[in-house]
Amino acid sequence: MPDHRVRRRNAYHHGDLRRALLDATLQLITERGATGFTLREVARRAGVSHNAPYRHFRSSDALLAGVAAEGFTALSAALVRATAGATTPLDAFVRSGVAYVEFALAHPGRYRVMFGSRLKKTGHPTLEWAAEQAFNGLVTLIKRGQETHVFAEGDAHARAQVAWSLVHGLADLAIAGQLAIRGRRLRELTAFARTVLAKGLRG
Amino acid sequence: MPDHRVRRRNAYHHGDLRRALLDATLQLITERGATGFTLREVARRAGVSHNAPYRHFRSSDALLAGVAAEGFTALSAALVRATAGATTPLDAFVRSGVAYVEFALAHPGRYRVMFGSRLKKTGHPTLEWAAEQAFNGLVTLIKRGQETHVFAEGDAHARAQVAWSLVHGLADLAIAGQLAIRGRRLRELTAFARTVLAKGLRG
DNA sequence: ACCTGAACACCGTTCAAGT
DNA sequence: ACCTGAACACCGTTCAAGT
Repeated sequence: MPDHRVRRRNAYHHGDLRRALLDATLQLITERGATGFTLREVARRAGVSHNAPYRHFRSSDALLAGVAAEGFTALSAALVRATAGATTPLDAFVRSGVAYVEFALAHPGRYRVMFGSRLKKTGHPTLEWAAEQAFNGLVTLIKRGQETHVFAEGDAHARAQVAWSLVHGLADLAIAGQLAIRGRRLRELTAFARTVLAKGLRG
Repeated sequence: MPDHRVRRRNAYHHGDLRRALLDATLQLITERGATGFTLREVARRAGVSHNAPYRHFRSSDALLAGVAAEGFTALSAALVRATAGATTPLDAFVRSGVAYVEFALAHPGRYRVMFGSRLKKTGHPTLEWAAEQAFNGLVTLIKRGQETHVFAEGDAHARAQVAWSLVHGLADLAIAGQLAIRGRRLRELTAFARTVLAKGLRG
């Protein structure tokens, strides 16, 4: 007697189509950039018909939002790794900034999807939550600096927003090609920027 | 439903179709955002067939590059206006930062086109030149601050890049909805950010 | 439950043809 | 010289139908 379950799996089930779609989207974005994404091409790469994705995502944007959410989780992890070896709160502050810009430049397509205007954050709670987690890590860094008197007292949230804006600006301008530098020189500029900011935040 | 089409003056001449296309593109982007642009909709609004634009622009991207170039010129003008009434180099520095973010938030679609990944700067020399002009204004501000000993000596270009990154980051995160603030509170955050940075840049 | 093919209303771009 | 209509190869999304 033939195993209908396996046959049916091959005929109808993809194993984990949701995961396959997220992976194919990330791969496509990596190859062609944030604007090179199309739902139909993703379906082709996943080996399913062009409307099969709708079983797992409400729309093309929902799929992108899924990739963006996982991007924020990956970014958070990268920042945690970068600060793990830091000797002082100031060192952690500088290192996390450099790691942030490096993450963006290593995955420019994904980064642009994360902050692209295409995604209205409202309506994608998972994405919103993941972005908040990443930001909270930065707030913690600022608070740690304040506790050890490296930074002056005051609204940690506002200071974290300023610090975030600085590295996001560096990353986004670099991706746009406006800074005309990459690699080592960009890392140096980021470390310099972060040091200047730390000095401005001193008590 | 409003009819956006413009009545043609006669069968062949539009007067200045190039200008009409740039205007229609800006209007469309203002209404629907940077991603809402399509060449065919622009042609419809200009009252010409969907391929008439190719007489004036090599591609859809070339039209967007034209709008972006004019955007950089408008941004430069806004920054000049903002610093005109400044009392000190430090005041000028803070004012230009606030004006920068206000420009971006007043024209989010246009701003995103100016820095969007869709435009490779190479191949659009007019755009490249206009962007450079805007940046040069900022370098001048930094140098003026150094001459009057408000800022420490050192690479003015790098310092301008850091200052630019800060306001670009604030503007872009605000447009993305990540800062969750707008208007007066965003202006205050920008002024605060710029003041913190100025302190960091002090001698 | 999950996936498909056909269909609809769009795109950007090209090209021969019209004035 | 400037513009048009038709055509091509794409899109995202919807829907009835198949297993």
